[in-house]
Amino acid sequence: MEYNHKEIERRWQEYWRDNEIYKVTEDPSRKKFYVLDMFPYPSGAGLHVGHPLGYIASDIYARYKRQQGFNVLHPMGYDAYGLPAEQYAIQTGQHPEKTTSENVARYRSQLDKIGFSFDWSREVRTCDPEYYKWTQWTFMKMFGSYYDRALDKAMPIADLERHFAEHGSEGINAACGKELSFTAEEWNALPEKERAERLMNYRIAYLGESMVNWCPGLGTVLANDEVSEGVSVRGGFPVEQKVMKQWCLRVSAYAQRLLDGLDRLEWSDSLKETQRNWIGRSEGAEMRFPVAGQDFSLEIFTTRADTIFGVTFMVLAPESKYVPMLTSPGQKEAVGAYLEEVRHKTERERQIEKKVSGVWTGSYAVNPLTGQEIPVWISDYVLAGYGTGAIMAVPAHDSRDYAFARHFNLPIIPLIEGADVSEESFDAKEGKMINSRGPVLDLNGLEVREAIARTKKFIEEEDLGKVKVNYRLRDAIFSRQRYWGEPFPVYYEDGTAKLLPETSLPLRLPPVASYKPTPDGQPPLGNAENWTTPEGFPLEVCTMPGFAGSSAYYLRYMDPHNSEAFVSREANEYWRDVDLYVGGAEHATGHLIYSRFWNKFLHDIGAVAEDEPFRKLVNQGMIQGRSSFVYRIMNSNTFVSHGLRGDYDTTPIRVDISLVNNDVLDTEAFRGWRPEYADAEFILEDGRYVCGHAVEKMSKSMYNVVNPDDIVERYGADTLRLYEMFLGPVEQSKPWDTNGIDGVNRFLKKLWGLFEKTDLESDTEMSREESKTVNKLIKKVTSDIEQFSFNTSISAFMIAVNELTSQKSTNRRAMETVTRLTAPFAPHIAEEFWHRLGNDGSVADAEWPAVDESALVEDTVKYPVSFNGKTRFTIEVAASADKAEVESLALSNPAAAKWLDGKAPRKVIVVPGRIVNVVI
RNA sequence: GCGCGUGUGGCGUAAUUGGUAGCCGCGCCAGACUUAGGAUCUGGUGACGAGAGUCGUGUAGGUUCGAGUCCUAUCACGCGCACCA
Repeated sequence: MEYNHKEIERRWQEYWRDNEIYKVTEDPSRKKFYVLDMFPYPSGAGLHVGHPLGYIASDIYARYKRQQGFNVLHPMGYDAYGLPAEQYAIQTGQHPEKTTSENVARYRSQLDKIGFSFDWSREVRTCDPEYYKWTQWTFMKMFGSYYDRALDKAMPIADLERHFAEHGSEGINAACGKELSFTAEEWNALPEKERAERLMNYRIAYLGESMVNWCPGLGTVLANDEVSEGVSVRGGFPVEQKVMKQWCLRVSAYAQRLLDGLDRLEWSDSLKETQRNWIGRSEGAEMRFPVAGQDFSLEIFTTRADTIFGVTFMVLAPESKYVPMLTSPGQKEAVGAYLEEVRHKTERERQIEKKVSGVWTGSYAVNPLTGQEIPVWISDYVLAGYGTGAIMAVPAHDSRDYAFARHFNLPIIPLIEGADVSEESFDAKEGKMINSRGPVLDLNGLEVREAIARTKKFIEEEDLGKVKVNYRLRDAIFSRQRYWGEPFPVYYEDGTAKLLPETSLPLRLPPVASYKPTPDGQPPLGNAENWTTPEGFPLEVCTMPGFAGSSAYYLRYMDPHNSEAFVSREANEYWRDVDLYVGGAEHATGHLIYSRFWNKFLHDIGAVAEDEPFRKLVNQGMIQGRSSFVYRIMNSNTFVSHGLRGDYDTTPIRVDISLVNNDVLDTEAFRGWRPEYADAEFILEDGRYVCGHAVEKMSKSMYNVVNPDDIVERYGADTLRLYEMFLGPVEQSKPWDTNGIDGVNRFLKKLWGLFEKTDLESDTEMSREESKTVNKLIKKVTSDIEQFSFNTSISAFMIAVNELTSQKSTNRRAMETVTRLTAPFAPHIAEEFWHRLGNDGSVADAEWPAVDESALVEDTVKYPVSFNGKTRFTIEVAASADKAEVESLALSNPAAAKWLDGKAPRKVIVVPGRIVNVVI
């Protein structure tokens, strides 16, 4: 009988569904293993072959772990809030919920065809009220917490309030927007509204005024990772800078823990490095420069405390709070004009221009080490959001300061021996200090490193400032002026934000007449009727961003139907964390940071057991498209084959890849593709029309999208699964190329043929040869799966099947073992074999075979014999032979004489089981 | 600019982790069965050479009995961050 993938796959997919084969329950008597995929956003375009790559890899691993006896949690769900469904709603008036559930249904049917072992009873959707109830709940907990730096964890805000009432701000070490200082008496005398405002300064979810990426095209603010080169990642609309009152999450409070946690994770070095980069820890000093003629100081942050003797001016960010304090009456007009100019520039324009600009404030600061007066300038190359928004400029040793100094003719003092600063600054942190002797501190002759340490110590001792660590990581903006997202459980009373009672959760997303902003510029929820509390207080009209629902979905899978808690203590203590997480590296600075933050917060408040959510992470590569081209001869309707196109003047034209097989064009189908090609003529090579190709992003407009459904239809899910893995290492990006799929399909047919020859009636021992083949396979496949190297394990299968075929094997036991090994990779065909072999239950529960090492022991060992490193011949030696015997057999071999050339060897190296090398 | 990563046949890749470079697959060549092949099976396939053999893992050095693997320099490509003081 032929291998009929359609019938086999339909039969076993039904069997798995009807018998709930992949449903899992908590079972404390068994060890757990949690395998997770990044859940998809169900877009209207459906799945293309790139999406399942990671899912197939994780499915293989999940099935393997299950066969090893682990209780495996392997769920799937949908990241259902997203801009495309909302844009579609704005255009058509169709509720995004409807669009989303249609897309979900399509995704589900596509996924089902590939034969994944997902437990669909645990499916979550972020837009489901039973799910987003807990997103809102977490927000409430964040609103009700502050970050205690001394305890290094989130604590209830009520503790802080109590402290304020008893001791004022004295002794508080909490993460906050700005440092506040007040006494208990002052606090107790404050009106409630004022107290609420001060508490807001400490909450982990807080309402803050911040500079945001405002996208007028989308009518919402965007996170930094949603903006690229000044335009929105989705839609490509221009983005501008704007100050707005927004909900924010105090992610920055967790910067150090997010950094430290990386060391304990099995993630790729490059991904960890990307996160370290994003967190951007830098150690330096915060120093005070007294302002000449005033009674306050300018605070600056620097990592180069050693360069203090080279400070020739100071620079403030245009948005700095110091600007109004330092602008002299004479410079007021100039400063005002500059600020106006900067305000109208978007971040993009500032970046593109890269033009040096700035203005003098009219004030001077005093260098605390030299007493020298130095001018204070304003320039947009200093960022308000980093450090203190003010710097000490050392043009000799900082390229930005250098450019500024050159432009405005400010002095440049070199501080490092041998540094030539006539053309450019010397930024490297190496060399011996010069010109660095003052009345109270002498750095001359020290190495830069020593000088930094020396200065820091001096600053602390003399109380000129303090040693400080700064992070690049900013707080996450948590408001979106959109409809399709989680509503905030927040209302406003007299302009003060307050939480709804927990019992009102979930706060459901209301219907709206229009998905566009209201005429007066309010977000779409402003269109909702009765969007108030029962008492009539207005509810928040912003919604939460996409990452709100995706930050903790892995926890909900543990206990998806619990209406009392996000996840029960029992379920959480059993499943704990994700053992293997598979997904794209593009989430490195978004989802993977937010999730870790979110989890750490939940850990702090005692809601989850583990501090880090994803123990091991594998980033699958991207599958690119492989576009095909035909070559039309200029001014004709004649197309020339790829290899012959050099003889003509041609234009390449993209052709739909469904008309192309192994780079050969189906010319008839091409004529029928477009009316203008109906009478196309072809110049063939070797009787065929060969297309050219290029690797590009997989997209509709390039006619290179491959739908997995088509592959499944033609070759079957098992072939698709094997082929996606066979393409190369999972982590690597590669173009989709169907040219090799026949080889993989051929392997399955051979496997099928091998099974058909198997003698199902007998139960004899395997021959020595069969046993060797089978055990070699077990060993190789087991170690490959552990290392996530699936392409090599598929090669091993091909070798084994070829060997068994040439051994004319009909042995039932051999086939039975091969079936167990095949199950994670090609579950449908394995299930078919499993049942034909007479087993009950699913092959998914078939025990993973162990290696019989004795089958792999060889009687003899072949040694390549090398002379001075070049292999000359091979000897076969009894496996029991020791080094000396191997050596003497090698040297006494007749072939050795030729290479020894009458000389005695200087040295002979024998590596047992490997090689003999004779040094002459 | 800074950081990370990758360079192996015509192509995708592999190499027991320092021990016979090129496994497996595609493609190609030859053959078998065929009226036919976008089917199946068998054999061959890094380059040069008639051959013995020589060369060969981006390039140039180094360490080693032995290097695709380790070290140094350099080039190319890819990714990430980017006025972060």
